[in-house]
Amino acid sequence: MRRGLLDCAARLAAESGPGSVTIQAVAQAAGVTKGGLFHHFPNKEALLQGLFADLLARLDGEIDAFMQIDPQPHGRFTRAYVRAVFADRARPEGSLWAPLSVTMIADPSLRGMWNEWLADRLARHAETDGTSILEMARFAADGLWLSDLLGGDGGAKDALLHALIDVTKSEGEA
Amino acid sequence: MRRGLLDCAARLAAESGPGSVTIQAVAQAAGVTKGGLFHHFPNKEALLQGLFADLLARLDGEIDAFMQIDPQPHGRFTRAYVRAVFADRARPEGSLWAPLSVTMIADPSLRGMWNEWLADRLARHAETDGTSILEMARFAADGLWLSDLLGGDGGAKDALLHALIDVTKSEGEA
DNA sequence: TGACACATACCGACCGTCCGGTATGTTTCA
DNA sequence: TGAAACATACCGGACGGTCGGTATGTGTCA
Repeated sequence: MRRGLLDCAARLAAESGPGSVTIQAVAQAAGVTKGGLFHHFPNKEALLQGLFADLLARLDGEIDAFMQIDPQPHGRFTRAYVRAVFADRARPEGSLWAPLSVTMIADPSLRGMWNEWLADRLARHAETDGTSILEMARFAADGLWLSDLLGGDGGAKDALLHALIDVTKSEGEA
Repeated sequence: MRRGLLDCAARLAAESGPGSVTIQAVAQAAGVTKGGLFHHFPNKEALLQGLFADLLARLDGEIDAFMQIDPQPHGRFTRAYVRAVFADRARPEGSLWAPLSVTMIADPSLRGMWNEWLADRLARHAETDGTSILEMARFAADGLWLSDLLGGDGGAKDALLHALIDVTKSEGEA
């Protein structure tokens, strides 16, 4: 049931925008009443945190998968991060992140989850991904993601992807 | 009066977050009642659009100023864009964009204004700022800006700024 | 010059809606 | 029979927006 509620909330966010993720709507979509929902989540924040935790876990796994098939140590995490962003935007059903992210940006507790996740991974890969160049590449991926979120041109970004991956492979400076 | 309302709305957003920009709060801050506010703005969207248009004009001017003191044609707009982002985040009173942007990301009409502004400037500087490398640099600036918005580490980013400016000066590929 | 018509700027009360949350039943099942 | 898993009914509050009304000009014309 808990799973069902989270799935319905995710579907709702994806289909009707972040504003439509209300307690009532989620409950109804899951075939439950509000009372039922509040039995599983103490409040709305907990539900959003559950949603976001799912998404973070997914991203975590995806990045790990990309890292495992990458032979070069230097910039391994950054490359995986960039590839995950591009993989997400290429999804035919639309980005999984888009709707929730709008909520995330506005909600301090979700922002905290994101910052913790990122800080943790950066600490784990400080040896291989600590340079400014790599930071730039990750920021560029974030920027692209933001552009998609804002409805930017949406043109082909193959050249950008290659430029980013290229940049992560030069071990030039500290 | 119209100006006063916009200024109060901006101040309110900067001081108490984007969620605090309600019709009543803005009216009260400006020493006016809701009825008075609605005399100057037909609805809330118009007020937000007015706010955002101000901000875009400001950014426009700042970028033009940066461009005028830049001797090298190639990547001139991108460098100015990057510098404007860094200048904004260095502001002691906090970023002008931060609070409004959260609203912008959620509001389709404001997103449209941003997209139009960007598309226009990109078209005007297609000759000098059309390469993938420069696009990457701009995206990286956006990513940094987003990171600030999310409350990222906030460490010194001097190295990143230099790396970005450096990258815009290499006229390597198309 | 003074009276009338009219527009602008603003007030303040009110409405409908929606949302998160609570308090209290009712069913189901071990 | 008793606790978990729900349903039902309701509350309080905020928010965007509307509406009738008022005070203060401002132009017009006799």
